[in-house]
Amino acid sequence: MNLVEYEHIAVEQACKQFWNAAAIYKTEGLSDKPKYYVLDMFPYPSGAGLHVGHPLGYISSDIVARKRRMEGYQVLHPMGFDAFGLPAEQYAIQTGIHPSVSTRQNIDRYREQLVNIGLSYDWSREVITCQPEYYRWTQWIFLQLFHHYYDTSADRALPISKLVEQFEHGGSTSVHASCSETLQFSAEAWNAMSLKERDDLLMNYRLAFRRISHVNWCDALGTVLANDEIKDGVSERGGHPVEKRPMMQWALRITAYSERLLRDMETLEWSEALKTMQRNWIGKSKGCAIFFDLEEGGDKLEVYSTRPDTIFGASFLALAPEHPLAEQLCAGELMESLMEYRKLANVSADRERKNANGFFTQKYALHPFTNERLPVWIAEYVLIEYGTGAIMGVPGHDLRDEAFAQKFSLPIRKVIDFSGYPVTDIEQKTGVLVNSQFLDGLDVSDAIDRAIGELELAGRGYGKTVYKMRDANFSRQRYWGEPIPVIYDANGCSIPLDESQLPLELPHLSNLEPGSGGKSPLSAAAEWGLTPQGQRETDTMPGYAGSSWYFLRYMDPHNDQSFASKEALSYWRDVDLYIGGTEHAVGHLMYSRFWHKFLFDLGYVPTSEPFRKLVNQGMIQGVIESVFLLKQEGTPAVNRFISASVADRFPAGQLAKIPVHLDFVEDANTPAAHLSLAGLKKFLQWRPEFAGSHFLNEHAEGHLGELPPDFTLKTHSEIGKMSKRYHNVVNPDDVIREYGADCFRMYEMFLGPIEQSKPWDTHGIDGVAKFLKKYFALFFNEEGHFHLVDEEPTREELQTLHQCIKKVSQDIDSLSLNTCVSAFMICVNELRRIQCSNRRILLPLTRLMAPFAPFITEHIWKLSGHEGSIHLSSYPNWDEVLTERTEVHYPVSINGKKRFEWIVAKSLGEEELRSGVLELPEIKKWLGGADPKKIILVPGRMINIVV
RNA sequence: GCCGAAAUGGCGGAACUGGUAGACGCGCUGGACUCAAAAUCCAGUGACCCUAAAAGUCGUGUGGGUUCGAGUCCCACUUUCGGCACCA
Repeated sequence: MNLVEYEHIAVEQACKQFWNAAAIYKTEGLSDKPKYYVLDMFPYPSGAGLHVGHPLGYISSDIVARKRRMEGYQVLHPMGFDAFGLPAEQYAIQTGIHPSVSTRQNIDRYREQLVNIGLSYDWSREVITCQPEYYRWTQWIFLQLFHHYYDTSADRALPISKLVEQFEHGGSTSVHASCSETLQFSAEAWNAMSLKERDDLLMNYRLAFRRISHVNWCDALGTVLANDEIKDGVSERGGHPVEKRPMMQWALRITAYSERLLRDMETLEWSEALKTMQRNWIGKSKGCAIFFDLEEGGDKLEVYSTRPDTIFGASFLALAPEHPLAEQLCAGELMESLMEYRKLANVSADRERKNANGFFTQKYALHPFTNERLPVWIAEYVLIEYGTGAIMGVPGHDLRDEAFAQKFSLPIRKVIDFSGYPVTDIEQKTGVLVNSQFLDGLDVSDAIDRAIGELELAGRGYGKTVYKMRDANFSRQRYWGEPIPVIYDANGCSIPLDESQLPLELPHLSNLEPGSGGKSPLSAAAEWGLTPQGQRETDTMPGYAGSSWYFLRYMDPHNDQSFASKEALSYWRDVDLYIGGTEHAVGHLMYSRFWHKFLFDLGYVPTSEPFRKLVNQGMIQGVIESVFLLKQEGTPAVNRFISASVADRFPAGQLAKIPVHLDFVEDANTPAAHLSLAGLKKFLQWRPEFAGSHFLNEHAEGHLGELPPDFTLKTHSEIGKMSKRYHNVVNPDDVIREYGADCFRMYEMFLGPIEQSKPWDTHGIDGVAKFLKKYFALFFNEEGHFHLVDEEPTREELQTLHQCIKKVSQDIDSLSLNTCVSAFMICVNELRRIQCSNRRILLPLTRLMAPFAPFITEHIWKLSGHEGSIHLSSYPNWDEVLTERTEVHYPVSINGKKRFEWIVAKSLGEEELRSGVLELPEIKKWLGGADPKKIILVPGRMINIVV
């Protein structure tokens, strides 16, 4: 078999050159062919390069793209880079290497790795977000958002000029617009406003607008932190204090689109799990606003509740410490406590504010129906961000209110009778109302409607739907991002740049340290920042700006008249298949849908949703091998490493787990995983700070020189993330060099279903390597010459081939790519067994395999005398008749338990089967003379005899 | 805490709408080739019972249920992994 070796390195080199020179993956312009758009999620080019986990999705989408191409579709299968981002900026601060330089290097490295895997991208369409030709249009979309508002009666975005017209003629009265707060003013008032006042007022409506946001500010680092950069109230880096700080920030009014983002999800072919995640993020809840009069008069207190049915169970009201009315209520001696609570609320992250802490304001509100005096409290667990920042406390039917009431001895009233319903907890939404006047006897859902109706009738409230989703912060105090194309004049009015002034290029800066007072590093670019009209905005756009519309740019990547031409947009429309990881499940997908809907409202794109079908790929995990280091108290004379085999002799708290480089470990990921003396030596060279350490196992202890030659230190194995920090990263380049790209691709697919996470184990790759060798050997005779016979194939050969075509075609369409590889193995094993060298069998098989193994199949295609590329040939079809077997294997069961396999001709009828089966000696034995009660026969499937 | 997904040999996994559990591959065992090894090829490989074969028994996280028949459907639970988190 081994006469001719497949030289993967030379073949892959030649193929890459050929594909490149013939531009076979170039997507032609618009055509009459049906289109198919296969997209991978935009990678951020990190300095570490790709590891074997990344390409899982890329290979899957590439297989689909190649199949569609061979099926005659016009395929768009592009790749590019999300190139702005914090890591490059931090790297620059550490090393002095400018982000533009490191980013370019990282991109080149990524591209080379992707090309090596044989992915069929049209690189002429590459998109890189940090290039001015691209971010010009990111800035352009931002300006469109700035110039539009969301009209709630038209249910779409409209130009802000329309809104201004309405203000001029009727003030705010006839306006239906999404806004930050509901404002009331007359046309006269509007017309009398200064430019600055109008500018401020319009910010209440614009889809891109400025507002004061509370951000996590870390004074020591001089920067704003993300939620996940904070641990236990202090910064993860350095452990410095973090506080909430109000800052003027740009934001996008994504909340205007909440309902459409929710509703349109119904039409998408996304997994239910993913849709649920997005639904939870949007978090729609129906409830109502209720006004409570304060006993002392003055402003009403507005609370929001999703359980207005429990209004007769309310025994107190509670406000967030930050609530604007709190100051008024706490005027005097309580002010000090209020300020303390505000401070407390300020430092603790929202997620930590769950304690039943608070104080009584000494003031009372009046119940809208009973006029009962309800005490008003300030409570830590009430958040200003949600609803109205005030709640009615119903301790009988809300667990947090219950805890609060118990702590402060407030009355707890039950107003729902749960008897007759399975009780889970007091918050459940079933039961019958009691002690509730006009609600008595109603069940919960009717009572909610009735309560809202009565409140509206009494002018004491109104039905209101709220969404958990918040408007998205759009300002970043960073250098490496798109500049925001806005200038502020002397009065502080915002002046958007004109389209003709785009792109607003990012100036070159060498010092990227944060500016003073929470400003972006760009504030140091004085010359750039100062314009005749005023001072430029120095904040930049966040990471998600560039990635929210990149999929549109691929349709027409070099257009300098618009972000993409109308023709290209109407031909390509939307993404047919989008593959990527769950880490983007909420953020990126939500923002992209929002931008897309906005562009749809403006008539720029033909679809209201960008991604028709979406598949989340699982993670490829790595093996983490660690050694145990015994923590020494005081000043340790010597470090002691403990074999995992004796680790249980020491208290777990005394052992530190140190990840060790996977290459040093023998029998990794088995119970026998260990470091031999040679491994220990490598370990000490790698971590010289442990030189002279002692190693201890069940037999011996000592430093390296003292240990017996057969000494082994057992390591601790677990499955986890593949990451630099665990020293377990497997680089695809290394695998490809040893086994070839085809083998790498097929093995990644063979590992398991695409959506599932699974561990990488390089050992298993041998099976795929053997398979490819066997496949290759089919084309060579015993003398080692390429040899195919051109004659009528046998029925057996045809059946083997057509069964494989059917299985693989169907499984690619359902993205079950692991079973495709099995099908190829079965087919090749079978063809080998029957010594097939038939051209009419082996070449269709080769075309079938081309999407999986693009290199070796191209090579065979050339050897068999073809001029063009196999990837531009046609995809094979199957003949159903040829896939069928001529006989049926019936499992015969007695009482559902299989006892015998009966092979009969397919032509046999049902009656013949029924009578025939009882005549079988094997069955007679089981019947023991008795008559069967029943025979269940599923034609072509099975026979079951009930006795 | 809430939401979602999953659990099948030593390992990765297969099994379409309930119908032969363990396809395919890794690993392991034995054999062939070889002076020997590697590579390659052939055979075996869920557990139990048995000298062996045949036959049998048990087996898809746990406990129940529906059904002629359950990995697949229903109920309860356990564990693991993801996501979100005081959403009033």
